[in-house]
Amino acid sequence: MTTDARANGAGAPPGAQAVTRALRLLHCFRDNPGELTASQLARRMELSVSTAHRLARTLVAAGFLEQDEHSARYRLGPSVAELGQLSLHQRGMHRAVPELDALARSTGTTADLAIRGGSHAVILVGGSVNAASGLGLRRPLHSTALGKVLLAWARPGEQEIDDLPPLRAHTDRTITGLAELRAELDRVREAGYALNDGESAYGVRTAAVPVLDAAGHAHAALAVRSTPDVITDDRLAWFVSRAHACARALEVLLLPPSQRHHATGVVG
Amino acid sequence: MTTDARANGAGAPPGAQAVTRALRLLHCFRDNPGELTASQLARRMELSVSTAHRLARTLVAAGFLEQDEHSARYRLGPSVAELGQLSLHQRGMHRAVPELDALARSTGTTADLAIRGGSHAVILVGGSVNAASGLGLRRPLHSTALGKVLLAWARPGEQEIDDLPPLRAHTDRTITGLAELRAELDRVREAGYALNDGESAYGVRTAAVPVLDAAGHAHAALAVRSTPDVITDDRLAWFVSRAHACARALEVLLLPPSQRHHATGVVG
DNA sequence: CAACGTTTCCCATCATGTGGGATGACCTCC
DNA sequence: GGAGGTCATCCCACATGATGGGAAACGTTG
Repeated sequence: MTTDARANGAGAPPGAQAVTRALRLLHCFRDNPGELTASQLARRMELSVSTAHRLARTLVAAGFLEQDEHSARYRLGPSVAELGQLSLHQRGMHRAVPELDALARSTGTTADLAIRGGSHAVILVGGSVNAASGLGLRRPLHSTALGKVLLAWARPGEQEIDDLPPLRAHTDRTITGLAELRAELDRVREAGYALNDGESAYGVRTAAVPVLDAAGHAHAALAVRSTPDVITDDRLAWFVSRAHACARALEVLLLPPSQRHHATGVVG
Repeated sequence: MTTDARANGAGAPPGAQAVTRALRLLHCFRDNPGELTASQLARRMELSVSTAHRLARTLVAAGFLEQDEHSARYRLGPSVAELGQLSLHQRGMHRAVPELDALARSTGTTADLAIRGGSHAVILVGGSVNAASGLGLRRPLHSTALGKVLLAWARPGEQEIDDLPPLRAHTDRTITGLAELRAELDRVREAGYALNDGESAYGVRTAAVPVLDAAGHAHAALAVRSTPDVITDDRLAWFVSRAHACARALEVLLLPPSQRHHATGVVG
């Protein structure tokens, strides 16, 4: 049944179908208002109810889901939040919070820090004047400033831009052609920053810069976001320079994985 | 490693062995300095190298792990951080951050917010004067103030205290007897707060209060933590009242799951 | 009351994951 | 520089464990 077996390259499960399904099940909660019934899950994943149910139960047993007492609906469990926080710590992301807050406050923008997550930019830390940050959201690569930065300074081994999902248009300014995107990335690399001027939604202007690792690849991307009224053409350079300064600070704070250590404080 | 094998509430693994193993594999990174080789994982899980390797590859494909280019070691991947942030949002936890910061600053303590995660308290949000919070850490239930609160106002359906792992002693003050623990929980319920006075480590004193849901069960636990010099006997009541005030505020902010909605802002 | 849409359990089938072993690359310590 | 160790990675025959159909039990709605 389902998905062809071989095709080793990118799309096919290497050898664990049950696991892949379970993880896809978790990802279902990404696009969703929090709670799902077992049969909703089954439908959404095109699986038999039995299987979806069994997978969900297994995930509950491991704490990756939890089930509401009355409605019997599932939601993301404690283990997810726990491992998420742990992951942020291991990446040193918690050290970025005060920096982002300062950047957001001093520029009057919303500041976001994102990493590459497959074919998306995943916003992990947000500092904001009005706390409306996009924490935990995943954004397209081709239509956001964060994404362009992550593409322009992509790590080797990351998905190439030819393998990206189709470049969907969100506004009439969205870049939808591969050649066009490639040219834009060249421009971004040369300028040292990326701009999103109404390409993901009208009335939003974002500037993003890379947080580079020792090899010169993007460890993360840092963006300041507001409206064209705030980020005007003549003040753009200033916003970019502020972002660059913050990014340089983050390059020190976000040490490469090998140099990190586990912070085991006594808590109670 | 990982305590006893089948620690789910019912008994035997419900019906998905590969999935359970994969999730246990993720949990391996909890107790660990960030990066693990495939064979380390195999040893730690008492599995064949083949299986551990295949599971790890599957997890990488789904973004739950990532593999270092050179060392070939595994670490937690973007999906984990992403879903973690998402989970925090769906629980409304991001709204707790400013409250905790204010509490920590105004009391000069470290403030932590934790939820029940099986047989542990999982610290999800931390506000701190010196940013040394225990974000993402999992703490025992019997030897911490947070844990006592989560036990005292436990939700029905949660693991009973008889089913907890053995009550390990961390100091000579740690409660290690079930009867003793039960009596302590009665005291906690009556007083409305729990205390940890050197029971998890010497020189640490913590007071915790519950964040209750509509049914009167603990949605989360809130703690202020410092040294006995700061949280003195005669100032304890004041700390507790400040924590209670913060907890009441959080009870409004942390809405029950059914009333939450997905915040879909435009980000770029 | 009947007709749904659920969750949950059981079970025969066979696809699926399993671990042993082989290979080659990379160390470090003689 | 060779030897012994560790390591990641791949292959394959086997049987274990995951699969989906079906049915029972439940709650809700018309």
